Order: sequence, then C-alpha cells, then structure tokens
Amino acid sequence: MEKKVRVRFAPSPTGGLHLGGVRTVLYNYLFARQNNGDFIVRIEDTDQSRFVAGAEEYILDTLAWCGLEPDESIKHGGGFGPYRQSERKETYKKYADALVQKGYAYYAFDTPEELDAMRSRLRTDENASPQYDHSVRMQMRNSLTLDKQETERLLSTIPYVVRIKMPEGETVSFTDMIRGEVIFDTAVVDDKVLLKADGMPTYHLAVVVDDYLMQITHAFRGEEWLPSAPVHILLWKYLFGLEAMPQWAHLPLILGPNGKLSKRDGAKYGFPVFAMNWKDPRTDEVTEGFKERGFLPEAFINMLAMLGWNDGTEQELFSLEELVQKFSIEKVHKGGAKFDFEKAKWFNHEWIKKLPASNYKEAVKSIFESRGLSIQDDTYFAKVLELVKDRCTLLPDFWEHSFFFFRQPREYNTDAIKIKWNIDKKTFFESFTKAMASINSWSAASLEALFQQLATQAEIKAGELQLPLRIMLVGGKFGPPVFHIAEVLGKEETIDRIEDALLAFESM
RNA sequence: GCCGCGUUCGUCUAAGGGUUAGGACACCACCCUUUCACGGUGGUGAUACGGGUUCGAAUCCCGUACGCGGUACCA
Repeated sequence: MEKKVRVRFAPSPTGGLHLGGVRTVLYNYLFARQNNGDFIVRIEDTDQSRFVAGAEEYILDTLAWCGLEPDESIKHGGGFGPYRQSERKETYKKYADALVQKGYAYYAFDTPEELDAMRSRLRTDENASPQYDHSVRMQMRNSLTLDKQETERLLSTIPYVVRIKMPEGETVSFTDMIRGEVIFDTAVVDDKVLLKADGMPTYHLAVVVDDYLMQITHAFRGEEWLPSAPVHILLWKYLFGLEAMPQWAHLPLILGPNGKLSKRDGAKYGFPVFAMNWKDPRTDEVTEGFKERGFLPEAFINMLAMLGWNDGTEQELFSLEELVQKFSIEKVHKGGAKFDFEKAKWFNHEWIKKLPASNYKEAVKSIFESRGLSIQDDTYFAKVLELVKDRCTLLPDFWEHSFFFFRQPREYNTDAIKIKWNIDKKTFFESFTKAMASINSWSAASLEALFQQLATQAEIKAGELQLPLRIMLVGGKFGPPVFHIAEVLGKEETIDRIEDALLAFESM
C-alpha cells in the first residue's frame, strides 16, 4: 500500500513571511490536497539567538489569511508533535550519539577562536573559504584525533559539537522532482555540525530526524538548500535508510529587480515583500504586507502560484480549488523568477472584478472607517462596491472611486461647465427633478430615457447636460456612469443633490 | 576561489527535433466613452554566445559568458 502523502513547511520564527516562503507553503499545500495528504507546519526554532517573539503567531495568521490552513501544527495539534523543534531537543541528541557510535560522526571540541585560526591559516586565493573537512579534521581537536580517555574527559567538562564525518571519495546523488538527477562529490562538502554546543541540533540533523519521525513523504524547500542536500541524503542513509527518505523538490528562488528579493527591494521600489504587515518587536519597524496594501488573498495566492509554474495552457486566473486540481510539481520551473509588482496588481484587479463585492466588503469597510467614514447600510455599501469594482486595482482604490456615495459634495468643480452654464440649463434641471419625483421605476435606464426626452424637449444636447449632472451629484469629473450613480443614490438623495447644487451654482 | 543550479520579448511564461517562436503584464496606437476607468482591435519586442549531432535545433551534446545560490555551532 502506498504511504499517505505528508508534506511540511518548516519556517524558522525569525520575522515576517516573504513571497518565497508563502509560495513554498502554497506548493506544499496544493500537493497535499491533491493527494489527499496531510500538510504540516513545523517550527524550526533551533537557533535561540534568532528567535523573534510573535513570529510564530504571525506565520500561522498569514497562512490563515491565505486560506492555507495546515492539518497539523503548534496551533492545530496532531499526532506527531511537538511541532516546535525546541521542544524536541532531547530526541536529536539520541540520533547524534548513534551516528557517532556507528562511526558516521564525531565529537569536536574546537573553540570558535580555533576555527577562525584554522580558516585564516588555510585561506588562499584558490581556497577562499576553507572548510572543516576531511583535509583538516585530523589536525583539529576532536574524537578522531584525541584518545578515548581525553575525549571522555572533554565530553564531561567542556562544550562540544557533533560533526558529520563526510566520506572522501563518494558521489551522492538523488532525483529532484523538479531538476532530475543531481550529483555531488562528497569530497567537496564539509563536516557540517549536527549538534551544537548548546545541545540544539542544526537544521541538517533536525530536518532529517523530524521528517522521519513525522513520516514526511515529500519535501519541498527553496533552492538555497540544494548545496546541503548531500548532507541530508547521507544522514538518511546512515540513520533510517534511503528507502524511507522523502522525495525532494527544490523550488526556484523568487528574485527582486536585481538579484535575490529582499526587504530592502520592497522599501526601495515601493512594493510589499511580506504577506502581511510585520512589526519587528525589537525595533518597532513595520514592513508592509500585501494584505495591508490592499491585496485579496485569492489574488495573492494566484499570483504566487504563477511565479514559476503554469499548467501548460494560457489560463492565468486560478482559484485555490482549481490549483489543487491542476498543480503539478514537475511543471515547476527550474529557473528563478523575477517578481513583477505590475503583474501582481493585475492579478488583484482581475480578482476584484471576478469576486462578488461581498467577499471583500469587510476589508474595504475598515479602510473607509480608518478614513473617518463609518458604514451604516450594508446593502447600500455592497451595491456601491459592486458598481465601482471594475475600476479598482487595490482595495484602498475603492475610496477614491466611491466616497461620494456616502457624502454629499461640499464643493463643486465647476471649471469644466462654467462658461456654458445658462438659464436654460438651470430650467432643464428644475424640470428634470420635478419629473424624477413622480417617476415609478427608478433605474439607470429609465432615468437616462427621461433625461433624453426632457433634453430633446428643451432643445439642448443631452451630452451637454451630462457633465453638469455628474458634477451636481459627485462634485467633480469622476465616478461611474452618471445614471448609475443616480440609481444607487436613490430618488430622494439624487433630487436633493441636484437642488443643492443648483443653489450653489447661482454664484458660479 | 571552489561546488551546485540556472539562462526564450523589459517582466512572467508556451513551444520537450519540423510553428510566420504563441500568450499575459507593461508600453504605444486606434475604437468605445461628453468624467475616469473597464473593455475591444492592432503594434513594438525574445531563443546569451561558439561549436557539434541531425535532412532539420529554442529544444539533444560540449565549451564559453552571464546570473543566482551555497561555502556558519543561521535557517
């Protein structure tokens, strides 16, 4: 029987979640869903010095906003916990010791100063960054070079690390789901630290042990991990056997305008790189998120999915459900993709148009409230949003395209109509309001028909009256088609606004 | 430096030996519209370079260039 598919996203809680991180989550999630598998979030907090308060909650909140809820996590529970590596500390040591027993690893006692000394001693033009590897390990202070007694003594008196003993002349290869076969020469990879002096594992040990214990079947991660893959492969071979190893897929990186996408790019070019606002608790510095910029989760997810993947057709708009159906890891690109904010905005615009306004009504409402406008009538609000959504790219755009539905104009931009304004037009509007008052069906179409008819009677071109009407209703040259504005405004409000404007126009 | 991964319009990409190298974003023009958008039509624009293999190469092989990643008791 096939093993149940289980995948994991394993962030370290060091700050906000950026585009690349969310995309990794997304691909994991899609793969899990389409294979009826489990999606696990495991917190990799093995570096205490980099731990940032609030980052865990932030990550989980972000996934919730995106609609990518894990099946198992520190928040969702599950049968394979704990889901925080700091709480699993004891298990790693066991495996590290076992590795030493079997001769695949060794204890090392070198101090940071000794390591520095070794590196600067060996540094040359040909070897820009000397590694702790087979060529130097026999000159260092470790259980390979020290006798048993001395090793025992040091083990109980000073801090030590466990290092993997990389074989010298082997090739390690594996089949990456995206890249195909990847081959490494073990001679060029160093004796990575597996267990740190504080007793915590490094990523290398922890990822292998936990993927095994949590029965992970497929491991997707960023391309930056590819160079350390041989360490992980070897660890699997030594500890659990290659048959049990998950299938790997190394995802291409998401790039900024010049090179790797960074927080700085966001600040420099004015686009978000984090999913949601992130406030660094140490500096109080806030980094803007896509959510707060006015992105819909549907658009954000869709845009991310297309950054490095497509289904081979020309379709670009996908719902999460469609992505679950159509996604395939083999079709993910090998090359990194440069992030384009313009295209991201296009996705958002498409999704604003596509979704019923009720989907994002609440988000827009809070934007309006932050501008001092509280929404009383939800039905009216939804109607307004529906009318103007075609012209909004980001959620805050709703403000400039619809605020006038909630506030009668206080000033009128009359520049465009001033010269042509006359008594005949004034009379026309007076009769128009009178006629409107007794109209039965209040709709854009019927209003336009009435407007046309009266204009013809008054022998004025309807076109010349439309702009004045617009300015009376909203105060300026903006907004949706004018009769649609009137329709949504309603009879009473429309007549009021025209009458007030007529008064104001007296002094024009 | 060494190791690894990559390279099709400015950007995201399709084309897995035979296409006028297709689409989308952006840009430009026109149309629609007596506000501004949306929308519609059309246009500019790419196989990094050099060698092979082949009747035929964006596609397969080799080399070069360029880019990215890694080279920590960070993940």
